[in-house]
Amino acid sequence: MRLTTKGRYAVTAMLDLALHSEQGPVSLADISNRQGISLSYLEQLFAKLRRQQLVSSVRGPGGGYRLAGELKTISVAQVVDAVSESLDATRCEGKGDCQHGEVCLTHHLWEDLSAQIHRFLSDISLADLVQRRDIQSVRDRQDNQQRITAEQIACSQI
Amino acid sequence: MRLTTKGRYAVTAMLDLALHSEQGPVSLADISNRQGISLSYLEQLFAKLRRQQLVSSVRGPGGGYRLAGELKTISVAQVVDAVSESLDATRCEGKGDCQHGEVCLTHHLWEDLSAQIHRFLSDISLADLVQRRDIQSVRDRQDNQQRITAEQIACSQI
DNA sequence: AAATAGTTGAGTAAAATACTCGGTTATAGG
DNA sequence: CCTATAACCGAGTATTTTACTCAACTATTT
Repeated sequence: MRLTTKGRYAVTAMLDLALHSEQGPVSLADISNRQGISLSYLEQLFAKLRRQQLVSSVRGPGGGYRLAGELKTISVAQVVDAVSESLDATRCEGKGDCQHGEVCLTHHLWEDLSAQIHRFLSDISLADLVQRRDIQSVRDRQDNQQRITAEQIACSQI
Repeated sequence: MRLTTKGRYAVTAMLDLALHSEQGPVSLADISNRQGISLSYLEQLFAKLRRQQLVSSVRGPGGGYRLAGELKTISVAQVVDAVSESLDATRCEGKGDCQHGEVCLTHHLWEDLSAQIHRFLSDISLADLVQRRDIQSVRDRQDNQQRITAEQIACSQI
């Protein structure tokens, strides 16, 4: 399990989806505006999330993405794994062929750590995140900002 | 705390140092041979490790690096932190200015995770690693391979 | 028919990673 | 003093990943 900003983007986007999916599917354009992630990048991330069946899509006007399952059945670990495709060739990542076809010195240490991180993130579901107070306050701020921006755009177009 | 192969290289090198520091300082050339890490890359890593006072250096013939402290006082977390210089601009890494000067949705989540990983790696000292059975077996294999290679070189030069 | 929004692919700039190269300085041993 | 060793230092570079742009196409709604 690799931990980069890519996985963080994916979790942030999925959480935004969870927070706004009450009134139908959520478009990537909305997520892009709220979370400050580029639309095209989101498209790439969601292509992977869809392939892993974490989200389902609705095409056409009013369309967007929906969570494929219950909030509490989707873990942060699943989301990170979906976009990380960590079967890469980085030494000590897959099988133990780190050094001349044998395990390297710290192979098992990193295996332990990986398991630890995975366990931590597997225990956190989107449902858990949605209930966090710090996330709710950020959500409120973002929703207000969005409303203000939308009004400003509306005003400037008169 | 970021977790990349860079930190893994550093921990592997420090562990090699720990395993071979009984008979005086260990040269980077030796570590490079045993662990398959390029010499110049090791130089860069050890420059940082020295700046963080995790190792001390001895110049000249027979010189090399020594651990600056006791085995059990050096944690894996310290080593990873020394080479990671993670005061980078990656969103949600330093202060909470992830999005328009405010914290982003998952800021606190990643803070929690970071603390978790840091705690895990802080509890593991080089002394702990040296005692691990899996590491001792890899060490034996590597030491033997090195001896064989050294003999082959000696033979080929006759 | 037109607008919306997902889907796909190719290409690209910036950053991080993992090096290489070419030197210098300090020091031990002859 | 000379020479070999090995740390030190800075610049440069190939590869990969990240994060993103652009352009087209398809499905669906109104």
